[in-house]
Amino acid sequence: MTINILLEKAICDTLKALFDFDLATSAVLLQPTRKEFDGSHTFVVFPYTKLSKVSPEETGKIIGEHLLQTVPQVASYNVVKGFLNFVIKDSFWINTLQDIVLDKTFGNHAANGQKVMVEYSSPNTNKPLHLGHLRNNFLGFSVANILQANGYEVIKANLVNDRGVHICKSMLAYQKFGNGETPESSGLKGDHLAGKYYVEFDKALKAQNATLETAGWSAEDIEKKNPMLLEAQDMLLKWEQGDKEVVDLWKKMNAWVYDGFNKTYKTMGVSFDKFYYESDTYLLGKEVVEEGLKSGVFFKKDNGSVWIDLTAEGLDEKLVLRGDGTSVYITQDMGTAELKYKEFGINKSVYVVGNEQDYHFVVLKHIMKKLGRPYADGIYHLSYGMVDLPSGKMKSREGTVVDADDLMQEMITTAGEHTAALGKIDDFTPEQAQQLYTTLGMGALKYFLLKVDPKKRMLFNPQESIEFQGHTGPFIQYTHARICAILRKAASMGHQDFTSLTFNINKLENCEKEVIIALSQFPDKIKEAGDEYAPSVIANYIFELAKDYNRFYNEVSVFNEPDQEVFMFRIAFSGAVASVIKKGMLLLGIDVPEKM
RNA sequence: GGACCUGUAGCUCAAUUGGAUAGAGCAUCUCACUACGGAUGAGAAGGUUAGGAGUUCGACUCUCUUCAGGUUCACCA
Repeated sequence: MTINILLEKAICDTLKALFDFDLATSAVLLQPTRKEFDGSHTFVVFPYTKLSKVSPEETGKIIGEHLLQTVPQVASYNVVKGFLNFVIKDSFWINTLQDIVLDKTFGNHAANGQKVMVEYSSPNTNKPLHLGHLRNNFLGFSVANILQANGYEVIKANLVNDRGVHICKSMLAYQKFGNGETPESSGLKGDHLAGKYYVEFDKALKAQNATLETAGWSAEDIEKKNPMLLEAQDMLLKWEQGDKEVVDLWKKMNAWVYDGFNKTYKTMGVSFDKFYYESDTYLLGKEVVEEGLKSGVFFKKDNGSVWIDLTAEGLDEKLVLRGDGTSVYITQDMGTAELKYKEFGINKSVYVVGNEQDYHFVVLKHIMKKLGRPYADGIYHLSYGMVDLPSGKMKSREGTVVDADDLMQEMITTAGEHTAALGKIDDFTPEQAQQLYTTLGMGALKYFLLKVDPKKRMLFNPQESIEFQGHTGPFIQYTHARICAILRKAASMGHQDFTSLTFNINKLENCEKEVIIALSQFPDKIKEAGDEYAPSVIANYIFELAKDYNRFYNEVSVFNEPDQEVFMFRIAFSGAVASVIKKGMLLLGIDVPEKM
């Protein structure tokens, strides 16, 4: 039983004993004590002054005194205004650390028998990945890890957007201007090659529009009847009819793109268990529409189009099938949701998709609910804000993006320069050094993107935003490496295994107690991060832990400690911190080095 | 115009879900090591939480309103 549960229960018992008041343990408001006050747990007594009929201070004293008498772990209490602070005995915290050292899976929660699918990444195959995709991929991968640590069985899925008129645009431009260029002949990564022609298309289209304008075309005609645009649409039609030439080109270019994506994913450190391709799923969902028509969830308009009325939910009428019987975006998503459920029997389905689709997912969830789907309540849109640049919005059509490959390479290079200048890894082989630079550069980038609340849009300044000091990934990685240095030295002295060690000490330094308190919160933080789909909870927690440890590091010495028992305790203690830092960072998809 | 999201220190972000004097990092200024790793630690300074009203013991948090920025309201995906 954790100290929180123990205290909560004791408080309920106390309220019952003193005031004959019944309170559920879950309703007890227990919070961490602020650092400037003495104690570790705080109970807010304001709501109970009505029961005690005395001042908040008096109420706190009465409750505090009762707990002091009945709970052996409580060393003392103090009351400030209406805040009752408990000081827990050092012996309790020493035992807590002992438990943490022994628990190999500390932080993880037991399997809960639930299955969740996390769909993320979902790239278009007409252009390379950019900064926005990095946020998406890091979020998705991390949330999948966090849910797994919470006891879910997790399936990571990638729904590849490999068809549509935008894909045809790159294909068409390649056909017109490509001259048989290949990744090999151009030296370009496959996805970058496709992206090059997507930009080419846009340029050519704009040039043609200008010509048409001078030729006296109306704006509307230019918009809708531009020959190049019509050609692209015609190409899509041919693709749907299975035209061999078009399909072959599509296959060839997509293969290039996938080859490029795989390299990018590898550098990102993300992976998937299941790929869906829109070319396979874009016709799905029509049976669902049929079913909905029969059950009266949908209705048909005169021109044959099918709709759902969501005005009662405060939304609009929404089209689910065109008049000509073809699908729209939501039709497809309905079908895909159904497919995912049939294939995996998932209880929850998380969609990591940008916030410009907030409305779409609200509608999707409503529709599935109205259709009575058992998985409808489990649909969760993990919506995240755009990543802005100082120069404004990124536009992939115009090529004004921060390319994911370029950015990652730049981070790795910068990390390398930084590390080399410090000269601490002179004994590394070139391969080891390169590996380390990747760990550090990617650590900085991932941490920067994950420490922020997903739904907030964020500003990315390439020059200033990425730091290696302060509230950053490398700061945490550094703390870990520093502890590893201690552990190495201890190991060389013959101290390696602490699982059989009993801590024979009875007093803790304040800085030690703070670290143990922080450590003990790890399981709760994992739960909170899972409940809220928020890697930022873990990111900020690990930073606090690292900071607390660094204070300990500066205040007390490990190897100069004369008392052998205390010395051994501090090594085991440091090892536990390193272990939690490592686990926490891995939940974010960030590796931690032992030397840097 | 309707709906939704965001607004906190010069900058980038927190705030345990309604709790104590709103906290960190960067930048600025002061300090601390013959040490176990200075990619560190301690301190100073920096705030009318966009503005206003309300709810109550108590509001960055909830309600209303004004302002600013963004997203979305396609028989596009």
